[in-house]
Amino acid sequence: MRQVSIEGIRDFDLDHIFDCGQAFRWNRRPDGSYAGIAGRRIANLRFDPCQQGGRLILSNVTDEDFNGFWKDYLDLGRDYGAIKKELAAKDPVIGRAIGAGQGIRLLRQDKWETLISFILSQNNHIPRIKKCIEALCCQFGEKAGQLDGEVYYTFPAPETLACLEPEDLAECRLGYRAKYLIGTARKVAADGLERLETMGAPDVSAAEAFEYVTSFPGVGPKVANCILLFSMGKYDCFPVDVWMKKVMNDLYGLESVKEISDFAGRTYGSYGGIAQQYLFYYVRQISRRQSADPLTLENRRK
DNA sequence: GGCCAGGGGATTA
DNA sequence: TAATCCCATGGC
Repeated sequence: MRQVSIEGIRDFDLDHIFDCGQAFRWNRRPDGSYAGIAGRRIANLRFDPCQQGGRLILSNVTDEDFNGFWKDYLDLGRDYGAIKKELAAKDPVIGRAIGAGQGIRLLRQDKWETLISFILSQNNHIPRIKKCIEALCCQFGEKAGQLDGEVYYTFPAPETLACLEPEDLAECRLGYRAKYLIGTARKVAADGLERLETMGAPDVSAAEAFEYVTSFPGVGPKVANCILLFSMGKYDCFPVDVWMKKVMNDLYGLESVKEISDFAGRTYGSYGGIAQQYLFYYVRQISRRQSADPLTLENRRK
């Protein structure tokens, strides 16, 4: 099997990257590697950590694929060590969250796929979001190939979903989100996918991109910020969901979404979105530990 | 601005 | 088994 091996990668951890809620089409294998699909590219990623920077092994990937796609997708060109230092210097509290998810990287994902995926994410559990998306791809995507005996499907195109009616999506069990998906697909198809793509350009401000993506049905402020952060490189976006409300209340005593957003903008600055990912991973890790082991000290104190 | 329905399943009580 | 919750939005 063709594979690429890259040495000396720091600030990188597959569990942190794929379990921080930014991507829904990657799955952990028993050996700790992750298998998934991006566009039409199917890959297995393995990482051996080491003091001087670990080794990343990408299977089913050519050198050309790596340089032309995966390097950028995995955001390997960015110095997360420097960002973490900057965040920790600005705020003493976030250090704990950074420590928990020290290997997080923000993937540079497809804009259309991210738009639809986060419409489906609303008021939903991550395991079920993944099921919804897989069902959608399986039913309406194209067969992209196979890896380790598993068949992978592409994310369906805007024109494909634009032709559907809610009853066509019944098997995907999207619930009330089905009508948002169709409405958004129709608007993307009508506007032209290029219009969405241009929102990722560096000279397009987060405010302008926010205004455009919130014009789609089913996209409010939370979903819009996720799209901007996970697919358009707007790192100052700070999506506020129920988990963020919880962690910002626990760590800083903040209550409302506005309070949290204002504080984030003021405190974390242009890397608010990256701070948000450390915080999200941190609060979910605590929550999972407590439900797994309800007699820990930090839980008994309540 | 606050309230509540929308679907459905995962998680918790 | 029942109740609650979930990376929210839109309409009233």
